[in-house]
Amino acid sequence: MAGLPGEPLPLARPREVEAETSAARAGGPAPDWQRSDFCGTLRAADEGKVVVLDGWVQRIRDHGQLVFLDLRDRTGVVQVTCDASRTPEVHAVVRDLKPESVVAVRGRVRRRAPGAENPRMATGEIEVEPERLLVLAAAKTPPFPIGAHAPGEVDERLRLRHRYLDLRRPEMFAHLVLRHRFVKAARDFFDARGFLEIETPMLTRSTPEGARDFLVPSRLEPGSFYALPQSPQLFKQLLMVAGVERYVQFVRCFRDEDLRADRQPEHTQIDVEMSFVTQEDVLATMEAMMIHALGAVGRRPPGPFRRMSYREAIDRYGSDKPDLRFGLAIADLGPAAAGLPFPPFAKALGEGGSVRALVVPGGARLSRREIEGLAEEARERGASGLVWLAGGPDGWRGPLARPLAEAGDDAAARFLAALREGLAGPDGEAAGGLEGSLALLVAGPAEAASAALGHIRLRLAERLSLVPDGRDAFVWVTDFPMFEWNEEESRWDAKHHPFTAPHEEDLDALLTDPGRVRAHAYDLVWNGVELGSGSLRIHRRDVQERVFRAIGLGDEEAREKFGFLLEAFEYGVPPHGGMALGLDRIAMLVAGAATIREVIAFPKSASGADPLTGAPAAVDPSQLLPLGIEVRRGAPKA
RNA sequence: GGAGGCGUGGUGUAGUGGUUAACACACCGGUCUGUCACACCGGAGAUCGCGGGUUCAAUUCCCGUCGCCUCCGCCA
Repeated sequence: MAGLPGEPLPLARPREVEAETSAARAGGPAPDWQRSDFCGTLRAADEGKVVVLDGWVQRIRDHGQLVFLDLRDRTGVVQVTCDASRTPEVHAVVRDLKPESVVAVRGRVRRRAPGAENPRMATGEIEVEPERLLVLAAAKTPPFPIGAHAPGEVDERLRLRHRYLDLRRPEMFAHLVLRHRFVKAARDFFDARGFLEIETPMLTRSTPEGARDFLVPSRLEPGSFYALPQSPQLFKQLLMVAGVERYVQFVRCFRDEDLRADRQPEHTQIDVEMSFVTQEDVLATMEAMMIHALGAVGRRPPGPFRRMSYREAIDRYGSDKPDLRFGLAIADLGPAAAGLPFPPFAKALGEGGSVRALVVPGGARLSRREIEGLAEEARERGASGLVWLAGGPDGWRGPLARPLAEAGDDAAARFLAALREGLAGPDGEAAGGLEGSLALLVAGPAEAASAALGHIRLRLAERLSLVPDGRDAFVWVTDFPMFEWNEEESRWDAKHHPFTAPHEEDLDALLTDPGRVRAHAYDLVWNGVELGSGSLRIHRRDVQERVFRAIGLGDEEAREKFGFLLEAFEYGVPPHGGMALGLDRIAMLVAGAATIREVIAFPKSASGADPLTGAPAAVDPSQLLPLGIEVRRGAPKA
């Protein structure tokens, strides 16, 4: 997985380099300096071979008359052994070399002396005895350690500032290789199935939906702006109208929002659109692609991927991106909770809400303090409170112990039976008694209770190490709601985007009960991380009009903003749908990296800056003049 | 916009209201023919992020500010 050498490339040596360094060589004809091999691929079978190697000085171990040089290229490291008694010129030069200098070595591969082999090195059976050495470029001492044995984490700002050095580290190079391998496999997959890779504009039009746009001022039309694309959504739909039928693009997308460990202002999507397909066709294609491309980077995801409706994901896992590597589903205690003389339960149920619970096997060993911490987090997530009941050898503990004791026998039994059912989970995976378990209960509106418990569920997984090593869980979350209520604006917004097709059987509710309408929209989730989403698109004019009306978008406004798409649709639009996957997140998960930055060659810091180039930066006023732009100092930040 | 954490030689860390800020690695000089995170001897290197305050005295306590990281808001 490390390197991918192929044949060494022919590389001309500048005459001056030869001339400058020839003094360091013994006389005689200039040797052939064309690279013959890579450092990391030499083996015992190469014994006796005369090789020319290029690379960086990783380390020098100076024993006086004998000096060891570890030479590194992207394939690995090989030891070059310089003996003063055999090649005094090379020995003298090597002693003065600094790490990370670039050198060319010509020499002979030989077996190491018995007992001097290094089994921890791929090239540990052999070494290179140099006859000539060229210093192609001396290096300053790097600002942080580069080699494979670099200790500790280096300040990330420093790494980004010298990213070209950071990327020399084998683990970082491996991330670049991994990304390339994945993309290559994905491309091959799509190509074999008739997809065409087509580029769409980077300079495009700002649209009101979704995230804040990055704007690019127009010089030819001062006062007007292009926007960088948040996604090629409208263009790929136009390509369907154009009869392309199967489109794919590995495309950069831009969003001017705050950054996170898994979010950058520019990221790469694997963007797909298909005509004359059902939702099943899209899911099957993307799933097959993932299995194929992950195979190319050494992963064998368990298939077929699970399916789960949005409703079930929210109800049982309190999230639209459930982490299914472990159980611990949320239980709806329903009427069983009403039997306890505990007023908050009665109140929540009376108001049409519910009582929900996580029943945690072995959770009774959590300290009161830890449980209180979880309760605090639940409140931060909008729960009115979190009560608990721990099953111990001496009976029940916690705020619910007393109500349980005071309930009638029947009511108590019903309640405990409901908890036992919750303990087993939806798949019945964790059967057993309640002793030693911990029930965490939230009463209130169903979604708020689930969301709070969904958060607690992830906390518990961390605290109790519920995720088995090496477990992978993919899940398609389907049937997202078409709309979500926008509290601030007091209106319905499209949850995915307004071109998403509603379920046929929900069409009647579009204008009467928008919250009930399900969409042909789906997400792919890997280990609780959303990889991407997609949908079938509306291709019926009447449906599109009703959706616009549902989100309060008037005819005129719709014309103004999306007129070009609507007009295109009047000339014969095929049924179509697609999806987009976040390449950076996929690479992050495959690499086991903590942030998306680890798998991006030149990422931005959390404040959106690039410590390497200094972007963003002020520009000369003379650049602003033709754009009709003036910078106001002290302008309020957004 | 909000919350939290961090900021000490080149790097990673330790530490303290008081005289000379400690350690490891890296760096520089030296010894060494089998190392591979070589070993050993010696050396240099820090206005303790920046500004202000409290104090006889601040790297340490307080306030502000900047930068980095994480999370919430935002974002598919």
